[in-house]
Amino acid sequence: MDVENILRQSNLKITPQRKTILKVIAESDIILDSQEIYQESARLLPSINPSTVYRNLDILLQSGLICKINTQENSAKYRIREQGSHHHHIICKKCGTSIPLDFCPMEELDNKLEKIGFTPTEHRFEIFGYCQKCSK
Amino acid sequence: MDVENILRQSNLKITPQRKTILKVIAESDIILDSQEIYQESARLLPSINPSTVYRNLDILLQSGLICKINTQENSAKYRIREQGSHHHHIICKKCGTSIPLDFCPMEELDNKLEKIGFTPTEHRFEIFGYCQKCSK
DNA sequence: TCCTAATTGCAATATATTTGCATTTGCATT
DNA sequence: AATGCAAATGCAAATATATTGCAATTAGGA
Repeated sequence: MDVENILRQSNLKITPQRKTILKVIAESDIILDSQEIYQESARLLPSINPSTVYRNLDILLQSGLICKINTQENSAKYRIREQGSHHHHIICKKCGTSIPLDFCPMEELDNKLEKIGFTPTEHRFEIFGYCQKCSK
Repeated sequence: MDVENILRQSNLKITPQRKTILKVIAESDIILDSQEIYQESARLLPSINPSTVYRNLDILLQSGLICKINTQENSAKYRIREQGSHHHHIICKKCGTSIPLDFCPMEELDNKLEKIGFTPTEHRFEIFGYCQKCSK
């Protein structure tokens, strides 16, 4: 699906700026910070402004179209959030409910592992505890 | 062991500022950002300067005495790094080596889980792959 | 085509962090 | 104990990152 329809599905107004920003994030193989998103967007749409990028990153985040990733650097990074994409689970020990969690610790570890020469192939991450209902 | 000896062991010069900063981090139950570390240090040592805090955070990080934690907020957070403290493992599938990793994804998830009313009690995080030797 | 709320650009502001430089200080060595 | 010097500090300025107010523009439904 193209960015225009993705935005429409999320009930977001379609503007050239917003389309460009989402396109830049969606088509990147790597996670990008706001500067990089701005620069690449400006290449495609020179009139675009940094504030517009920041504001749209917030909106796209709210709408669940992108993810914010925490890294050791002091600028936030973003990537596209596709349905069915990689995620982990929070599991309730009482009722067994499995809540999907759209977060993967590997994203912020890749650099660190590369430095020590480790090539990760698989990983496992699960959280156990009590869900809202069961912890009452 | 007191902060003074910890610093000595790491071959770091002992200054009132450095001692105070490490003490503040070591005695906190929660992770702190640079502002909080500065404010609490300034309470104990009013003459201390923010640059000194930043510079020492870098040095303590280099020396492995503290850890930097990635969070959603746009300020970095820190905590003390004690030997034997909570950690996870990277495991080589060929030679079986288990490399300790001083990183826990839960630290940055606590807020998120609290928001959805989930009370975590346990978690599991393991990385599998090939270590430097075995990936050649 | 018209209307309105949402969006944008721009400049100003806020917040977080780094850096240059003169001064001070820890500490090894005399 | 006195000395020397690299390391550390304080301060101000610079840089990086992100947010906000406001007037002008624009998307998209009526």
